[in-house]
Amino acid sequence: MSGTDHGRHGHVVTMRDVAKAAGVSVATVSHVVNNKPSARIGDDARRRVQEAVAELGYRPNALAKTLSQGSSRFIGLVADAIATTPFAGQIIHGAQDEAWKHGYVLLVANTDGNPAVENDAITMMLEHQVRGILYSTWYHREIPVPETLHQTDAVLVNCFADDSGLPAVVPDEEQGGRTATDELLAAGHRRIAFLNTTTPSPAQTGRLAGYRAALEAAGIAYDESLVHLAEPQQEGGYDATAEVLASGATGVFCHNDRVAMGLYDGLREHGLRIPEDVAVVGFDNQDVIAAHLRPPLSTVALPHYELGAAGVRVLLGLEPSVDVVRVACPPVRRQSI
Amino acid sequence: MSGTDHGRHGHVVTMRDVAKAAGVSVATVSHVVNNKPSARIGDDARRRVQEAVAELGYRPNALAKTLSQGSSRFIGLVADAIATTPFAGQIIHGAQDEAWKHGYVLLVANTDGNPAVENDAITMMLEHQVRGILYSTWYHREIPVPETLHQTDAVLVNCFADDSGLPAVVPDEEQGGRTATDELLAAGHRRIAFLNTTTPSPAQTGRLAGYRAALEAAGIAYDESLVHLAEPQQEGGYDATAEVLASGATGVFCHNDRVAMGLYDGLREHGLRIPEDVAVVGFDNQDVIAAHLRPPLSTVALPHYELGAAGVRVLLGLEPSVDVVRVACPPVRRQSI
DNA sequence: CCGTCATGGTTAATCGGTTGACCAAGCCCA
DNA sequence: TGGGCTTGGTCAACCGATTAACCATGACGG
Repeated sequence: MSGTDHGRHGHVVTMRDVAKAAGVSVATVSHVVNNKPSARIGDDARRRVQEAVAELGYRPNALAKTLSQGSSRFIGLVADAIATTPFAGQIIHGAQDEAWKHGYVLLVANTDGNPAVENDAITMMLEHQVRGILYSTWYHREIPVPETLHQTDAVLVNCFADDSGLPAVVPDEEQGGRTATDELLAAGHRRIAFLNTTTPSPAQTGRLAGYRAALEAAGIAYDESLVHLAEPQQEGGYDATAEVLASGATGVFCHNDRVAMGLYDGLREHGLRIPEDVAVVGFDNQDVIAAHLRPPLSTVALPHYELGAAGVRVLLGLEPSVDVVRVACPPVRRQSI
Repeated sequence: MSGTDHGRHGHVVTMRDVAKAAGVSVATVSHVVNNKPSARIGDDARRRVQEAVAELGYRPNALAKTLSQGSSRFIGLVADAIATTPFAGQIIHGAQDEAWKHGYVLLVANTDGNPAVENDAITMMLEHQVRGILYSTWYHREIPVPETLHQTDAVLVNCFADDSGLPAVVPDEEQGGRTATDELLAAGHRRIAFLNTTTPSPAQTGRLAGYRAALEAAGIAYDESLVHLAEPQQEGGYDATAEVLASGATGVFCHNDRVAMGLYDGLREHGLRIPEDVAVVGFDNQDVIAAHLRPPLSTVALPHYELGAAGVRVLLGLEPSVDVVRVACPPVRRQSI
């Protein structure tokens, strides 16, 4: 006996080889390998098969299996920008973990938002008989659905398309906005500025709505002069500093962490301390930024991991199906409040 | 004629259906679909098949194809931390683009560095008959190679294992260190501090070697008092400020962008301007940080995208094969020098 | 007028498994 | 002693392709 020879060289071990080695038919091997309760296999034969499997280092061919049973174990994930931020990575991570949990494997494709590439990617996934496709974007927005996507089960992740008939899984921007505001409120702030983004988006309107809802719930009148618009980058936050200060706010809810980062710089130049003079809360929980600012930034997390995970649950029909699933954005408390 | 009925419902169109519709055998369909030059197909039959394909919305089953020709078009990518940083995303992106270019599809798995999960992931990939596996880590380091990995072709990406026999693709730390230092040198600095990391790693030794090499090439004696150790985070950079200043440096090469970010804060507290009083160069090119600091940070990029792409090239044997491929770290010029 | 050669396609085996239908042997009991 | 049931396993069709080998048919040359 030459011992177990796994290894990449020579003939790949198939079920036939195992059958021959164990002195049984391939059907029997199939039965014991898959532990089919329907089939009656004697202890002796079962043992011989198992030994042969171990001895030969047999590994089932998942593709052949898929072919014969008709159902595949692939889930496709097409993303518009895998590499731009850690966000897409988190979606992939969540989707992969959840898919794995249900015996599925993730096929990923990056499209850079190019519609042609997008269609190629989807086509390729269809050819690989995916169980369904997760179509994701790196920031929450409305999208035009690629034609091809309708040819299989699909779920939109971090994006949506009304009337497309496709279920969507998105972050709950309004609840997030409320949460951010509540954090400031809880610390005793009454004059809270909101540095919203200039770009129209679900985030823009949702977070504003949340901000207003939180104030209202706290019995504070909405004061238009407290909400300012800023480009959603560091520069925007920095540039808005004076304006924010002029409105007399003691706490600022920034549309995202990058804006908060800019505001930090601005505040510092004005000789103000965070959180003693002005409290700041961000949004997104972009780790590299938020956790490492001075002081570390309190913020609200965008639940990308959960978005990906929920996406596969919806795809597999494991989630009570509604048109759009909103995933909560939890607060992340650090030292800026 | 009911028109083209693509769509996810009803029977999936197979080659048999097309054959029947076109009045030919499946073999003929296969020949025209794959444009086999070896087979002689008449214009008429060819046309009928193409029409039937279009009419029925036929799509080849990639899995069946793989099974019959024995070669698969999958490449597996196992990563230890997809979501932690944008880095892993960039590796995935590069690998995916390159794989795609050669007709391959990427299968990804995240393992969180857990060896058990790692083995499961690799096993699953082997069962799916991957052409080979890319094993990647999110920061450059030496790793123990999982047993299972030897059962197929594998390439280590952003990590290495001497004597494992596996080819590795890693960033060229030394060249990167030289580049960073050269940037400062080119701006006229002669007293250049190096804020190295406290953690032993290829980055630690490689970048230091590069720093020394650059100085030597410029005819500047190596001065030990100019190299300081700092925790590789924002805090480390901040805490090292006084020490750096005390050594009289006019330019600082920081081990990474986060350290530079901390140094920025420290320098600012000392009332010093960047780059007028002190020039700073980072490493990693972590976009969210580097591009948005005030002033934007000049740095050296870690070529993650290229690492992933080179990984699949090596795997597919498209790259002149050497034990370890070192990918250059290019400078990214912004305003901190 | 027949043998030969293109031309155009078909047949059937194969890839690695799965699974419903079928069969042989042994046992039990009337 | 023979009919029926259980136990243990085999047979063979099938999943959706690919591909080597083979077979008509018609044209053409001698």
